[in-house]
Amino acid sequence: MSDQREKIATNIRKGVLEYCVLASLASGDKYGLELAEELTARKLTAGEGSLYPLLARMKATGLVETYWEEGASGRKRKYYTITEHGHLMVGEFRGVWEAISMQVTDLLGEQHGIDS
Amino acid sequence: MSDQREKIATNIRKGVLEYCVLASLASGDKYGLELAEELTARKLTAGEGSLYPLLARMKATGLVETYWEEGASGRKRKYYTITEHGHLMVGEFRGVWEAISMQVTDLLGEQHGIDS
DNA sequence: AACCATACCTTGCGTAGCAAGACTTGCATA
DNA sequence: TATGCAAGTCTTGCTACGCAAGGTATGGTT
Repeated sequence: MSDQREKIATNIRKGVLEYCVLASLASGDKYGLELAEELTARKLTAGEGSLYPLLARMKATGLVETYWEEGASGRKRKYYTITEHGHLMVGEFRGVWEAISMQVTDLLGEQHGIDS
Repeated sequence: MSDQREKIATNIRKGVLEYCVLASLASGDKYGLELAEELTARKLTAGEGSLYPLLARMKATGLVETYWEEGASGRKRKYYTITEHGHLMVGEFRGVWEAISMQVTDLLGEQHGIDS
C-alpha cells in the first residue's frame, strides 16, 4: 500500500526534482548531502542516487557551479551555487508548474465532488 | 523559449497523466480522442501518441475497462470506464499529490520571496 | 590500530511521454 | 463510381530521468 504511494511519488518527482534543487539553492549555497537531506525530508527525492547524477548534469548545462570548502566536520564539501541561467530556469518552471498543478488539482477536485 | 517550457511541461506530465485520465473518467465514460482533446486543452498531454499506449497499459492493469459504441458520426468509438481499482488509485494519488505539490509550491515561494 | 560516520560518485535498470506515421472506415463531392 | 477527407485507433523507435545498490576516500573516536 505505502509501496504503491512510493511508486506514485517517484513518478511525480521526475522532472520536478531538478527545479526543486534550483529553488533550494536560490536561498543559499548547499553541499550535496545537505541538499539530499532537505529534499528527502520534503519527500522530493529518494536519496543521493538521484541527486548526484542530477547535479552533475546541471553543472554540465550551466545551471549550477561548484566550489570546495572545508566543512565543520573537517571533511571537504562540494558546495553548489545557482547561476544566472539557473535563476531564469526557475522562473520558467514556476510558470509551467502553476498552470499544470492548477489543472491537476482541478481535475482531482471535480472527481471529489462527484464522489458521493 | 517556449520550446524550453514544452520540455519542462513534458517532464512534469510523467507520472501525472495516468491519474489525470482516471480523474477525468471518474466524471463519465469517454472515448480516446475525446480524452485526448480534453487533456490537451488542459496542457496535461501532448496528444494521442502518449494516450493510447497509456490506456492500453491501464486496461492491462485493471484500472479501466472498455466497450465499443457507435458514435454520432457513424464511426465506432472505444469508450473507457474507470474500475473500482481505478477509483482507489485516484484516492492514493490525491494524497501523494497534495503532499508533494505543496512542498514544490513552498520551495518556489521561498525563492520568490528572496528575489528582490 | 580499528571502526564508524561523513561525503562523494558510478553502474545498470525500468518506465513513461513523445513525434511521426500507418491503418481503417464512413461521408461528401465531382 | 471514384476520389478525397476526416475521425478514430494503434505502433515504432527514441530519449530522459529517478532509483537501488554499491564503491571509494577520509577524518574523528575509542
